[in-house]
Amino acid sequence: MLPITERIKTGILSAFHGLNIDADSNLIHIERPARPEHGDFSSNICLVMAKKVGMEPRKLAEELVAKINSEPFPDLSKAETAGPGFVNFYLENTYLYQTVRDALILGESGYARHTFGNGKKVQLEFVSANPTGPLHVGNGWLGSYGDALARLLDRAGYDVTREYYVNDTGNQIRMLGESLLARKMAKDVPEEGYQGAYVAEIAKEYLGSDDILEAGKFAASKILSNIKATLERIGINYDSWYSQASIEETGKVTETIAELKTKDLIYEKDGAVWLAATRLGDNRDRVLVKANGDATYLAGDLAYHRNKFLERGFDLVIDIFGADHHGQVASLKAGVQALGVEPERLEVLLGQLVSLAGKKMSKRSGIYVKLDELVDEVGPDATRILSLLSSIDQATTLDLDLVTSQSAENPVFYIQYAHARIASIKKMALGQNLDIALRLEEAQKNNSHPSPDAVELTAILAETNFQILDHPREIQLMKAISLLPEVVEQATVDRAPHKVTTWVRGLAADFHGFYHDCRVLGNDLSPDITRSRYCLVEATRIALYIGLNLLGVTAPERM
RNA sequence: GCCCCCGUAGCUCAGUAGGAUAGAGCGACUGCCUUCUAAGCAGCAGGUCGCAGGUUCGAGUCCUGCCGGGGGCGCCA
Repeated sequence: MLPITERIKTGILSAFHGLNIDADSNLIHIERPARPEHGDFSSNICLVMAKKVGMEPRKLAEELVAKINSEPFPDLSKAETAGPGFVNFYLENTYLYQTVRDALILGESGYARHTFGNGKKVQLEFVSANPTGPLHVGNGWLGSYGDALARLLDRAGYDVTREYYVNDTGNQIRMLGESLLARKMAKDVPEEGYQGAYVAEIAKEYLGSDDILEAGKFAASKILSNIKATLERIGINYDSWYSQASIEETGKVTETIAELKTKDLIYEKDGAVWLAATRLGDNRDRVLVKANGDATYLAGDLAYHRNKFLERGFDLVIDIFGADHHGQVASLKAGVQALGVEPERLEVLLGQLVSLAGKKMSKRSGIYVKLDELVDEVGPDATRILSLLSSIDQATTLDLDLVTSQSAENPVFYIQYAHARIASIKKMALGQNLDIALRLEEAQKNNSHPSPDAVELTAILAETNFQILDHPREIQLMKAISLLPEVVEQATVDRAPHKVTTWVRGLAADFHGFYHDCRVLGNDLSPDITRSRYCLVEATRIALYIGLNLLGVTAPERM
């Protein structure tokens, strides 16, 4: 059966059809009213259509409602007009029972999974911090964001590749090498060099020559492996680590510039080679080759993006940068377009910066909090959720002391606690050899996505009397579960994983309320109520697990 | 000067494609553990949605201007 919102849409469309009114289904927006007296769902379609049809919205709504009520679609209780011309829909709870069945049959892997990604190859590049020092919390913020977005895209049916662009060449590596050698020889680290103690630590292990580049590459690779370890601590695993040096060494930069030359977008001035970026929407032209013959960062970045699009064939590339890289977006887009790539295939998402008690975080100034420190203090799950609470358009001011002292109040525990409580019910039910628990467990084991053998599950659920679930807590919980597929879709297209966080907090709240008021196990309860509540609880667990997993947070069995 | 993001409760933030009486958490105060985990539940208090116009049947949401905060506009990366 179609999702309920689709059924409502279809119901509206066919009612309009019955009234001989031509309605565009794209205009029909189904929403969930904030107030229960406005029904389970509502639509403003008559307010939108009134002018076009030449009728008072209220009048139009009345005719539409009469039509809908005369031929109700499945699960509809009644439609009503309200306010200036809203159509409110009141549904039978049966649509919620279907949600519980869906969640149980489709399971963790299948529920709230979408196919609109159509297997498109999408690459997400994120963090990509220079391997010249440890990651700071700002990197962690965008790391959690990028990884959560990758998980969402994957669930939406995209073919996702996570990539880290390793900036292992250029001045900074020389500077790193100089800093390392200075430490090695117990001399002063150059003014512009890397002063951090970690360089001294690496220097102890360095047995190579006095060559600056060799020393720099050694240090960079050491630092990179630390970066990798830090990211793994918070559940971020890349599919690929792409070396900038490899692009230069294989001559891809010169190749890219040559290609741009054939498009007549290159000129020379003041001894440098320029890209006529202005002609492609940038606010100034950009240098690709400096007067001294070195390629600029942009030249390398264009070669890299040429590789992403034209050599590796990604359909969509999403670059996630900190807002401090805003200045390079227009030139990158211009360059990519110059290479013949449709502009909509490159999406650059900017995350506003994380600052520290009002101060800017930077490796150079030495004012920053290491991501590892934060993870040490509050743990991986709390670290991840902290950055996924709000939109990346929101700049964050981090107060480490406050975060640490309040770590027990981190919202992640509230959510995880709900999962742990469910696990506890489940464990007890299995311990008591509760029939429904045992049978569900067994049937789920044999029910694997994407080719579910749902026969047994369907049979179990058919024997379950869901009609008995009508407590307000139960209703609210089922509504929350039913929302997940839409939340996943919306969070994906909006590139907004924090919407999953908002939802999962709500689900946890609804579960805690249910848990408080509705017991699942106990001798004083009828087998019917235990059975149907157990199914509801299990559906909740599945939805919670999916939400937590999308955020990259663990779903503990006990706390 | 130009470009991007933000301004919602004391604090940190949600607020769907413009919808009906703006929501959470933390903090303050008050109740609730003989029963599946009290890391929980319930109640109470807290708001001219930065300001001023505009569009609309309807604006926290869209447009314009201003104020305030953050970031950017290199032959740095």
